Amino acid sequence: MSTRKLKQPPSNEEFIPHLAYDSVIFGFNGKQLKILVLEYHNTGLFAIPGGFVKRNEDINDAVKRGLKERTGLSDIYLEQFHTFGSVSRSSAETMREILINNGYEVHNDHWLFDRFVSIAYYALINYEDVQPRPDELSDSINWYAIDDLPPLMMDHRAIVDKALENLRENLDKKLIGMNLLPAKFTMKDLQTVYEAILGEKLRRTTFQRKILAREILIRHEKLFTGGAHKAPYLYSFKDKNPIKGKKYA
Amino acid sequence: MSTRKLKQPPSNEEFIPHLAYDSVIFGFNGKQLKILVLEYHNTGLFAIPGGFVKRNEDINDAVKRGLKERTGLSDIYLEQFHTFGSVSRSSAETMREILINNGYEVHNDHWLFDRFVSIAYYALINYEDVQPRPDELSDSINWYAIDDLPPLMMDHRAIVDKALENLRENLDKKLIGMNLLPAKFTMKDLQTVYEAILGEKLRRTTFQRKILAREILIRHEKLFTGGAHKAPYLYSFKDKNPIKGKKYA
DNA sequence: TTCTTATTGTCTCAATTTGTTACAATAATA
DNA sequence: TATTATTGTAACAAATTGAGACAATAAGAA
Repeated sequence: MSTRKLKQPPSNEEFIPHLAYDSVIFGFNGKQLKILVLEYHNTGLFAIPGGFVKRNEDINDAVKRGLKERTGLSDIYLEQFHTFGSVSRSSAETMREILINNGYEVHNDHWLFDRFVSIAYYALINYEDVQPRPDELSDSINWYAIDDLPPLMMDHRAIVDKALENLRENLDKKLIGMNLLPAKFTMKDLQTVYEAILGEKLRRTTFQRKILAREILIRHEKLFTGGAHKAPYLYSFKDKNPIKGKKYA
Repeated sequence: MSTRKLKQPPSNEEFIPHLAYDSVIFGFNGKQLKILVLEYHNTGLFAIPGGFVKRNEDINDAVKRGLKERTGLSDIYLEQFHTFGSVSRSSAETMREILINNGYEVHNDHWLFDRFVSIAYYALINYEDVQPRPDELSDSINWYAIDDLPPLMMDHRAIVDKALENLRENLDKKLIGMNLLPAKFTMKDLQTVYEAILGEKLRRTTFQRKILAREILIRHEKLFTGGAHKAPYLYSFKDKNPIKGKKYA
C-alpha cells in the first residue's frame, strides 16, 4: 500500500550552507513556563525547532518564517541571544538518522551532513492562541515544562539553558510579561510569570509595589472569578517598549 | 622596480563560505577607552578587525587566532555579543575595492563577494603590552578613542555601538576592569575605567565603598607617585571569575 | 441578613542600600 | 613647620526594599 518515498531534502541551491538557526519558543500556560519541543519520526530524537537561511534572506526573517510555519503567528517577540559555533556540536550521524527515518534519499556528502553554525533565538508567545504544527520531518511538536524536558539531541539542551539565562537577564530590561500573557491579566498572573521565569517565589507586596511604581500598566475593571474573596483588578501594558532602568524583581 | 602582484586571496577550500567574524578590541590607555581600527591600503576604508572561520575550526578559536595575529596576545578576554545577519550588510563593491587595491586578482563570482553573516565579539586587552600589527590587507592598525572614531565601512559602526552597549551591561556581571588594567592599580584607576566605559562621572566615595564591599580586591602596598598628597593603595583582583550579583556603579 | 473564608490593595515601620558631605590622614614641597 | 592635593572613612540623609499588618471585598454558608 505504501509508496516508495522519493522526497527531496532542502536544497543546497536555496540555502546558505553550514548555517542554521535554532529557536527556543517560550510559552506560559498560567502556571508553568514551557517550550516547544519536536520529535522526529521513528527516531526518538527530540529537538527544538530550527531551520535554514535562504541565500537572499535576513536571518531574522528566516526565523520568523519558521515560527510562522510552526505556530501560525506573525509578529512574534524574538530575541537573538547566542551563536553556537563549535565544530563538535554538529553530528552527521544524527542528521542521517533523521533523514533516513523520514524516507529521504541522500548521498553521503550531502550538505546537511556538513558542520553547522547555529544562530539561536528565543521567542515569547501567547500560549493560548497557538496550535503547534509539526513540520515535514517531525512526528509531533508539543509543549514541555522547562523543568521537565525530554533529553534533547546534540547541544540543544545547552541552547535552551542559555536561552533561559538570557531571558532572566532581560526580565529587567524588556517587558517580557507582555508577550507571555493575554492582553488583560491580574497582578497575580504577572507575578506568576515572573516566578516561573526566575524559578523562585517573590514577595507579593513588594512585587506589586515595584511594578506599579514603574507606571507601565493601565488598570481596568475588576475580574470576578466566582471565588469567595476580593476581586483583583485587570491590567494591561501601557506601552510597547518603554525600557526603564528600574528593577522589579 | 615593483613586480606584478600575483597574490591569492583566502581560499574557498579553507574557509566556511558566507561566514565571517568581526572583533571590537577594547583597550584603555589610562584615560580613554579605545578600540583597534585598521585602514585598508589605498582605499581610505576603515574597519574593525575581522576574519574567516576555517572549515574545521571552532568560531571562538578563529577569533583567537585573528587576535593573536594582530596583537601577539593569547589568552585574551573574549565575549561573543551578537551575530549580524541582514542581507543588506554585505557589500561586494567594498570587498572588490579592498582586494583590487591590494593587487589581488579575483574573478567576479569570487566567494568573498558573496553575502556574509558576521559573528561579532569584543575583546578586552591590556593596552600597554600590545604592539598592533596590520595584516596583509591593511595599511595600518591603530587605537582610536571610542568617541572619536573615523567613519567605518559597511555596518562596522553599528557593530561597535552594540559592543559598547553589551560591555556596559556586563560591567555589572563580569570583572571588566581586570582585563583593561595592569595587575596592580589604584582605586582611581579602576574608577577611571568605569567612567570611560559608562561615559559618565561616578561619585568617588560611593564607588570606593561599593567596590570594597564586593570583596573582590586585595589591597597591597601604597603607590608613591611623588605627588604632594596622600599615597593611594594599590589593589589587584582576588579571583578570576567571582560573578556577584551586586552593582557597583 | 449576617458570618466565614480567601485574596487583594495599601499602609506602616524596619532594614538595607545609596547619595552627600565632612573630615582626618597623609606625601610631597615651600 | 605650614601648605596643598588627594585618599580613606565615617556620619548622616534620602531612597529603596523587606516584612507584616490590616481593612476591603466577593463569594458561599449559616
